[in-house]
Amino acid sequence: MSKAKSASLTPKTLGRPKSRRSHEAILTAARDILDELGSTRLTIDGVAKRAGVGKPTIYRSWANAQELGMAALAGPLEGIRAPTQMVDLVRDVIVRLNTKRGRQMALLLASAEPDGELFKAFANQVILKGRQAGLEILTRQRDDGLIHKDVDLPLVLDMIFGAIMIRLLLRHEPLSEGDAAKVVDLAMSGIKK
Amino acid sequence: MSKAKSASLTPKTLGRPKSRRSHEAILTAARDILDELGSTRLTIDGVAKRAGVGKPTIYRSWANAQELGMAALAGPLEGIRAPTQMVDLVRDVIVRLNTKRGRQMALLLASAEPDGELFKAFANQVILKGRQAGLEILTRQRDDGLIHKDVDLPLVLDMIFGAIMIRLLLRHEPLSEGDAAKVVDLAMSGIKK
Amino acid sequence: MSKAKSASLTPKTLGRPKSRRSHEAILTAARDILDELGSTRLTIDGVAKRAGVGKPTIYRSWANAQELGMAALAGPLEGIRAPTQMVDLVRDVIVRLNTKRGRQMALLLASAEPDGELFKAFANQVILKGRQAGLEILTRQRDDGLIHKDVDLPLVLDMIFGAIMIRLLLRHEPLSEGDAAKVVDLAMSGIKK
Amino acid sequence: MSKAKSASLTPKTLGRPKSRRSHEAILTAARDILDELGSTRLTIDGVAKRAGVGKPTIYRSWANAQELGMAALAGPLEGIRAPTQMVDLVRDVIVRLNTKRGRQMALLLASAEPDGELFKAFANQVILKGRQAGLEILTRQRDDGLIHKDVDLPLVLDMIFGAIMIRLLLRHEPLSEGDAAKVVDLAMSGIKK
DNA sequence: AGGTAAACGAGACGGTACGTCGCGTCTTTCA
DNA sequence: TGAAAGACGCGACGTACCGTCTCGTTTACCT
Repeated sequence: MSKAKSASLTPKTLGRPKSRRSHEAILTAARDILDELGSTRLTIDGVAKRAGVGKPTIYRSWANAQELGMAALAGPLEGIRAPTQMVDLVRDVIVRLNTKRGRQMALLLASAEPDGELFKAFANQVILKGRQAGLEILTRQRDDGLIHKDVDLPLVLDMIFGAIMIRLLLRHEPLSEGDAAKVVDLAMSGIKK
Repeated sequence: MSKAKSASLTPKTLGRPKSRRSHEAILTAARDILDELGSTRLTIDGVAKRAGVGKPTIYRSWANAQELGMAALAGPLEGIRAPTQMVDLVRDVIVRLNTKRGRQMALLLASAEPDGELFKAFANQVILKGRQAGLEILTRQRDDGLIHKDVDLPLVLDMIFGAIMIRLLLRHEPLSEGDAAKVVDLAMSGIKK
Repeated sequence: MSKAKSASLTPKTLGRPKSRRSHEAILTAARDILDELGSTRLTIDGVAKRAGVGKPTIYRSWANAQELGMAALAGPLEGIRAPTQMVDLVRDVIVRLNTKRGRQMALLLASAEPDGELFKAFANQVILKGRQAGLEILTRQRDDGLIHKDVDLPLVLDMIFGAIMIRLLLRHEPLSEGDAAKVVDLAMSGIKK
Repeated sequence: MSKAKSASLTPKTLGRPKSRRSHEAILTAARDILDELGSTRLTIDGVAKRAGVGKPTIYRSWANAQELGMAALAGPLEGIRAPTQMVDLVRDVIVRLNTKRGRQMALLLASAEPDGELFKAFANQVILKGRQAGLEILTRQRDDGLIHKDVDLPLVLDMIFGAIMIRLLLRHEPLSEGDAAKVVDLAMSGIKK
């Protein structure tokens, strides 16, 4: 079971409500530390000191440093809608990941404990959500007869999103918006009827 | 330059040589811990105790737990030769990564500090070495006129190896030997003349 | 200024107060180790383990093993009041130093870093405090005309307390309560009018 | 039993002889470290590095850092002969201890393990040898009828040498050559017939 | 208006692991 | 065969964070 907490600011109203000021100071401090020192240096002690906040105040909302880091970076990848064209989706994902926060998220993902709940949840948010949207597009296209029937669609999607991920994580080659069209073209040319 | 230590057992012969017994006891202990407890629980203290060795003896050869872990797992990915057929290369990579050690390496890679020397060195060993071999194959085929001239070969390779990597790291889908042919077929069908 | 920590349990009440239980467990463990193993074997690791306490808890109150040892032994030498008779003072000092703790303090003093704050503070507590009380007695007696005017009183005191100290540290001869009268007689016979 | 070794430079001539160069480099390095860093920082590792010498070469001649330190400082207190006058003896001791090396010896004594062989040997060399010489003088004087018969001579000597020692170790007052006459006068005035 | 309940800052707690220093011993090769 | 070099097992060092726990204080809501 996940220990993840809701981080909601108003559970039921009884007693003193959580301080919005502190909440945001914590998230800001976490982002600053990620910016300046990297994900390995994101510690609860450090965030508490920087935010001028007690540690329990942090633990009241997040279970550990990774969850806090994830929350601090959340946002840029929210609201990926499924466009009707594959290329639009891929371009959208690349653009979102190519922001500063997007890159930090990828790094945080890479440094998260790979067996943990968080890793999976985060991976889902960062990569798999887009992949799932892509799967729906391709499935529709196959149903419409635009794509060969016996193609392993999940594998195609892993090639597309794997290409994005490998460049994001290993950074041996730059990842640019223009790659969206190229990678989709390459993938489609092999599977189009 | 890297601060990484060589861990070589006989640098030039001066003074007492490093003990082969200790060296191997350390690596064995590290592998055992990785097996039983996972990469998060790989600590220098733990390895020292298990190997019956002093901590300084470990630090004399490796700078930290990740480097030690990497060294402990090294081997299965060595010696990837460049076959003439792309599918053979990809199958080779998948087979090697699909061993227990291969998966442990991927996990270790994922938990390494993403900006560090180690991450890059390891990424290079795990993924990029295969990718480079593939690049040579495809370049030769293009020179032989078997592939369209204006194809972005690095991108093709990132699609192939990205597909492997994404399945290895995120584990949303299994990675099997049979995927080698499929992924190469998909990639080639789009770029073959 | 000294870097020494105060080890006071209630500085001003902010945050969780120091645990009296832990504090006393630490001091007791330190005393036990000094008793059983001697000052050389007084280590922070050992005290922490024996007291069932984390090392940082010890370092929060004392800067190193010597300071802890000093604190553990403090007490028997406190409260030396200045009697009106020199012999009473000297006997008091000898009696206090001749306890088990008193001897341990002398040993600890001898093993402290001789240039450090601690050495001086401890020396002051162990020896010089008594010497100072004696100086007041002798000064009063001189003012009363009982002692020759031109006597080097500090030197007289160093002879008296030096005799105590040399026996305590070098232990070539025993130090007994009866020596108080003898040493004072010897000193006074040379300076009385 | 003491592990102290002879430190002789020419045992019997068999195989390669001990290097006089190394021997002196070690002692010089030890003295330099005592000068610059103090007795607590006198380590075998440090001396070996500074002297450009292997550690075993040091251990071949001295059992540990304290013995080495003692050897490095030895000399100034050697050759205390027993003069016929007490004041000459005391002045001699003070002069010898008031050199730089003399003070270092006192500090080394103070930081030595108080139960060890070394402490006793060193104490003997630094303080007790002089005290013993004094005991002979006073005994002779008593035999000659110059001193009261029932005086506790060892105590008198501890007062004299204790005064020297307390000033040397605690350094609350300076110790000067002129104190020799004063301290002897004080002591003698109480015991002379 | 008063009581009460929760969140607040501060910071100490028992732990685990870190990476380093120094010990005194050992095992090499070189001279 | 002694010296240099340096690795060895060991034990302790002092520090960083962990996640939890007490404090006294503050800020709401709910009588």
